[in-house]
Amino acid sequence: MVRMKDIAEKLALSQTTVSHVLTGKHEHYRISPSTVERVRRAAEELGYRSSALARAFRDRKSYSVALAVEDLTNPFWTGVAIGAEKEAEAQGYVLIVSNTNGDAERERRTVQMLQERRVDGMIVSPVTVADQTLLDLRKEGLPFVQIDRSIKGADIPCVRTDHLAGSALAVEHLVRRGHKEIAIVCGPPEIQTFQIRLEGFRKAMAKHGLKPAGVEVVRALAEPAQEAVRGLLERRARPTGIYTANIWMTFGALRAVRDAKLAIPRELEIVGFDDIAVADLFAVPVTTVWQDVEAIGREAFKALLKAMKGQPVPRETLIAPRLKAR
Amino acid sequence: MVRMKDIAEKLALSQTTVSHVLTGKHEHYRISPSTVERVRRAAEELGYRSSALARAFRDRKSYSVALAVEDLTNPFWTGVAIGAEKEAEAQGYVLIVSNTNGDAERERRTVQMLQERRVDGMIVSPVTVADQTLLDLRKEGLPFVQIDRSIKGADIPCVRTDHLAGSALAVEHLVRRGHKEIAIVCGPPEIQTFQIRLEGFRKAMAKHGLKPAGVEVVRALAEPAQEAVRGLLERRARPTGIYTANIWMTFGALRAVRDAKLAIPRELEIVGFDDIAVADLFAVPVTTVWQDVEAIGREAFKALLKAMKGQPVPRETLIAPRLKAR
DNA sequence: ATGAAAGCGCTAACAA
DNA sequence: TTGTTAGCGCTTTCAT
Repeated sequence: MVRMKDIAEKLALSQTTVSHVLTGKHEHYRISPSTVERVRRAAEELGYRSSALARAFRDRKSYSVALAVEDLTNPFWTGVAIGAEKEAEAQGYVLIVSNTNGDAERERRTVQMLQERRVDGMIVSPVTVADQTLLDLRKEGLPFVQIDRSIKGADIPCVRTDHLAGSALAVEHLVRRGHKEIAIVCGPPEIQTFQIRLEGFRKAMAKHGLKPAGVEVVRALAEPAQEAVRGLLERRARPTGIYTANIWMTFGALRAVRDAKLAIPRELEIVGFDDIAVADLFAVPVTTVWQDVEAIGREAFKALLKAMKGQPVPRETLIAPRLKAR
Repeated sequence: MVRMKDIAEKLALSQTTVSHVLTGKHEHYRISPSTVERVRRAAEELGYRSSALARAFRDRKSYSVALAVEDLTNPFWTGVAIGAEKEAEAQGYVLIVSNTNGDAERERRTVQMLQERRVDGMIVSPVTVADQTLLDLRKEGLPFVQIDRSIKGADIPCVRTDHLAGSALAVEHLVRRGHKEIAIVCGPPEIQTFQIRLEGFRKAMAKHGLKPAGVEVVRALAEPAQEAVRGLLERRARPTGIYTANIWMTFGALRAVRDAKLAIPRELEIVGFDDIAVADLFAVPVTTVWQDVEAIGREAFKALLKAMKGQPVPRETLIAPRLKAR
């Protein structure tokens, strides 16, 4: 690898002068135009590539940030990654994407590894509302922002969809279509996301003077949701509207509905959190609560950037969801 | 940040000794057990985190590799990223994921940036069969492997699905179901992926003594494919089997078919390259050619690791696809 | 069994 | 207008 030193030797200059030129500070140091030219040409000829690694080491700043996602298979996280990466790149940062799998132990190891890598900051999703790793991380002083949900009791910035509003959109849609018997299939409350979505459901129902026709709390995956919905549909008084609190559970619900062979949407309607790109191709129509996933990624990075600069960051940045009725 | 020096000073030892202990070389250097203990305890107490950045700088090796993907929105690339990240992590590397968007200019900038970051190697997908950026990269000597497709005329390792076999699976499936009028909707031949998939289609058709009922070459996106399929279905002698060469085109085809209101699968059957996780929920059934995306990512990293160690790497690593009939 | 010193590539403070 | 020097945190070679 060609270094500044090599260029300096070739031109019988000092490494400093080469640095001045190559970092564009020749104005300030009043390097002669001819020298500037010679340095530039030599750099070009030798194929010089500055070492961001050396610079990072010197500056004690790596210009890299990490995004720890739970599951890249989920379009939500993919979208967040895309948004964050775009913004990071625009600001001269690289994004290191890591998987936590929603597993506390993996998260701990990942965070540790990233700290050793000296990332300048992290964007993470707490595994639970009592995430110890993040509490520790905060003590160490590494800037980070939370995404999609928060841990409890700590004043750490979070960028997320307005889950409460999202639930309201879902309920209002069903109510508007004339449903009164509405059930929810939701994930575990240890994850704040689901806590709020459930709360939003309850509030919106109450607002319309309705009682939940069912509250199924399951692991936030397709199969448990399918099971739960099958159960709901077997009841003598079965709900006519079902709200599923994330994409996997929506898939599960749709499978249950398909298997029940109901007349859709006359006998049953489904609304799910998380948009589905190909919902228009589904046999069973489904209305979705769309999240601006790229905006979440973008805003998370922006918030992190502020935090890294020591600027104040709002405790919560809420991104508005939208209903995609079908 | 706590450094070895801080530990050394606290214990009135030399930094060297601390290093010997913390890197686990105390056996070799015969550091006394009591010192080992003291160092370890102090490191723990002070919250020492070794700086992978400093080490990378010193070793001129960053233990990071880059994966440049075209579009993280595509489950293919997501799966590859997951596979590559898993393997990289297992080997002590971090994966930097970047977007090229299939754009030559972006690819150039991305590669340049990653070189400056001193990644130890890259996994990339050539933008076209004549990708100049990769040709240049090769001259510079940075180890890299190609994924999904190759540039022409250069002896650079590539890990990909056996596209030829995939096309054969698709055609054979349609033939087995009794179709004789089979058309293909394919992406541009500048991308080797599509070149081979088309070739595979032609060969498989010929093997069964069939002539293509249509060869539509379009941009590899949903809308152009939808257009193309609409055209195919308007023909007096319309095909009864359609093979779409990637996921987006499959979506387009399915929309065209849905709009044409044909009796499926009696009047028409579709087979698409790339699996669709929720195909079972589709109104129009579709058979898919499944790729082992995680294996591709894994194998790509393994190949890269070999290349980085200077070991020989096979020119091509082909991963077998599988048919998911529906 | 432990330590001193050099050096990885770069930038900034300070000379000249 | 250009150069000298020091130092970022770590590992290794060579002493002691």
